[in-house]
Amino acid sequence: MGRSPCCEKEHTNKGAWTKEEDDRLINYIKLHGEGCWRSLPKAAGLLRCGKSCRLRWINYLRPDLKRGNFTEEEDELIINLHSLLGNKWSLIAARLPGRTDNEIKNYWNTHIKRKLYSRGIDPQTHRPLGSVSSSNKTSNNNSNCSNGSSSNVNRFQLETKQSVLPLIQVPANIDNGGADSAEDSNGSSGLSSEEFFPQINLELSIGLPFPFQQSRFSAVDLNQSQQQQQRASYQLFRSTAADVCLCYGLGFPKGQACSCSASVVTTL
DNA sequence: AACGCTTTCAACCGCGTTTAT
DNA sequence: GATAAACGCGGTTGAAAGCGT
Repeated sequence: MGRSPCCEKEHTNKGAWTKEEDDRLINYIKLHGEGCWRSLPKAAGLLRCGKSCRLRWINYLRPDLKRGNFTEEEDELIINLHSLLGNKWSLIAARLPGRTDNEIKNYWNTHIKRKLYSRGIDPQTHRPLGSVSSSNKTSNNNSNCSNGSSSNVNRFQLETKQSVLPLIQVPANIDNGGADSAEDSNGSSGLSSEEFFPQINLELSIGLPFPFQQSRFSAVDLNQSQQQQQRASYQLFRSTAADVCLCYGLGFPKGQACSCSASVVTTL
C-alpha cells in the first residue's frame, strides 16, 4: 500500500527553527496542549510539517527538559540500560527524566561509545573488545543478543527448532533477588513447552541482567583499575536498574508470573 | 587570518506500528 | 478485513562550532 507524504512539501519550511517559530509553537501548545500534530502547524500559523513540530517540541522546547551535561550517574545508567535494551533510545530516555531519545542517541554516539572503547569494552556487545567471535557478531544486530554457548549464562530467549531468538542475556552466577529461574518456572507447570508444542521450544527464562560478570571481566581481560571500575558500575547498577520486574511487559500483572519483590515494573 | 579537519547535535527521512474509517 | 492516515522511532545527514596547523 502506498503512503502519501506527511505534509505538503512545497509550502513548508525546513532546516533550523527561528525564534519566532519556536514562540508560535510554544504559545500554541500552552493554549491547546500537545497532540494532533498534523493539524497543529496550520492552526498555529506555522509553515512546518506536523512531524517537524512534534520533533522540535519533544527534543528542544518542552519545559521539562533537563539542559546541560550528562552526569557520571546518567552515563552509567545509560550504559546499563543500553546493555539491557540495545538501541531502544526511547525506552532508555523514559528512564532518564528530562532527557530525550534523540539527545541520548547523540550522546551515546559521540561520548559513551568512546568512553567504553577506552575501558576496553565493545559498545555494541558490552563485552571486552575482541572477545566476541565473528559468527556472533553477524548472527544478530541487537547488541545484547548473543548465541554464545557459555554454560554459566542463562538466556532469556524464544527458541524454536529452526531458529533461536535470544533476547536478553543474563548471567547465572548473580544474586538476582529471588527471581525464579527458567527451570523453576517449568517445574511448577508440570509440563514443558516442548510437551505442549512439540515443534516449538518456548524456553523462556527471565532474570536481572548483569553485564559485569566475572567470567566476562576476569583478571585476564581487565587490569586492576578496569576491574575497580566494573565493581563501581555494578554497585550503581544494583542501586538503579536492578529493582525492575520485566514480567509486566510480558503481559503478566505484577506478582502473577514471578515472585520477585521489584518495586518497579517495566513496559518493555 | 585562513584553511582544513573533526566533533557535535538539531533536524530530516523512511519505515513500522497504531488508529480511524 | 482492507485501506489510509497519523504517530513514533531509529538511523542518517549536514550546518555550525571547535580546534590544530
